[in-house]
Amino acid sequence: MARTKKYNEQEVIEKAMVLFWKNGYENTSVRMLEKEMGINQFSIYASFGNKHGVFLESLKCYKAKNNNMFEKLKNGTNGIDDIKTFFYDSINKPDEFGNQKGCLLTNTYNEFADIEDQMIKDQMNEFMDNLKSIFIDKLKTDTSKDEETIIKQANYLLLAKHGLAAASRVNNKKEIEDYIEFTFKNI
Amino acid sequence: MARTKKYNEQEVIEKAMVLFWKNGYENTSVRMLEKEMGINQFSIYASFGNKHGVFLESLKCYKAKNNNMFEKLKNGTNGIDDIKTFFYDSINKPDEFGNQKGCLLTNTYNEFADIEDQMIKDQMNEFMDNLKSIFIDKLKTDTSKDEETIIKQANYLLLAKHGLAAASRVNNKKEIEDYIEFTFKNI
DNA sequence: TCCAAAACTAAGCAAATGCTTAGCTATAAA
DNA sequence: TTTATAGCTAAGCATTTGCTTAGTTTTGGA
Repeated sequence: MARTKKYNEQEVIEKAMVLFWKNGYENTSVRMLEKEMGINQFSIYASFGNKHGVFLESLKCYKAKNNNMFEKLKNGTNGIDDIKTFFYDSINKPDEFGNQKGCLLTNTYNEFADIEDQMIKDQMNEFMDNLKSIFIDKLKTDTSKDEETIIKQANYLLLAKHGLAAASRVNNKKEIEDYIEFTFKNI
Repeated sequence: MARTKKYNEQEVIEKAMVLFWKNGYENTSVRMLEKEMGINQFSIYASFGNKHGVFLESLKCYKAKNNNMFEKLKNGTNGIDDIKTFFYDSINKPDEFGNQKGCLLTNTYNEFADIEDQMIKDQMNEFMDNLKSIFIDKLKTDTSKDEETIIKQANYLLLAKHGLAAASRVNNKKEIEDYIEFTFKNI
């Protein structure tokens, strides 16, 4: 054995995540990561392989940080109202990482929309499929709806959530709240 | 006087526009523009000043190309149904420039969301304000609605259009059509 | 106490970025 | 036909990119 690391990998990844969240993947350079994470490039590459590796870990970190919101959604007992609450929660995140705009996952989904990157796509699909099946479960609480309606409504809500995350980068709170209210009027 | 230009500025800007549409601003390099536009870097800088200038002209070109869709929207006489048709039109653009995903303006809106760039912001605001006032005119066709409802619905539709453009980069046609149908269900 | 090995520092690599320039070519006007 | 001048070519500029490496420092276990 020899020296021990001076930094904690989890801690520095959180800082990387904030940077990626703010600037996106392409517009975050390794020099910027170096500064923000507070460790030398050598250490970044030793711990995470390459820039892409840092990004993947940042995505995982983001998911973990937001997990409580999903747990709350899953554990709710008010069907569609839980989804609405989830929409509101997602735009009222605690700003423990500064006032970041939008959702890192949705930003990533957009940035990598036409880039072939299986590892990123896997992360995105896992997230989307998971969210969709939660929506479906919630919608099924209303037993009067048939299967087809439920699928259509789940698709609708998934796109609405995507649009919401996109819009939250540029629109103000009032516009966004109006949007959520109308979104659920249509269900 | 001396030599005349070998290229037509309008023609080469259309080609630049396609590139920016496909890759975004930051991920389009001047070397790529050079290749796609078919002219030397010197000519690009002589005609448009810098990369930013090429981009601004590309935005204007995109707007002009899509102008007929807006004219159709404005000239329609079916109120809210015109807006719905406009939503469908916007995802069924003729693929005269290849199968580009999403909307160049919305992509730009997102890419420049937290970048201070007045010229870009001006272009975006002009577009958004214009669209919003068209929506308001259309909604006013229904004289039973009060002013506040109209403003709220216009905001809602503007966000929905933004979300639609974002989603159209990653979702399939059926999901998108489901989304449009639900969007107009209770308006 | 000592030393192998992991962690660190800082310099440096090739490639790509936006942009410029020196020098040549074509052509509208005299 | 001549010539001034705008257009063009291709090389090159400084800076930034992701990543590597030579050399130094630290430290757990013998």
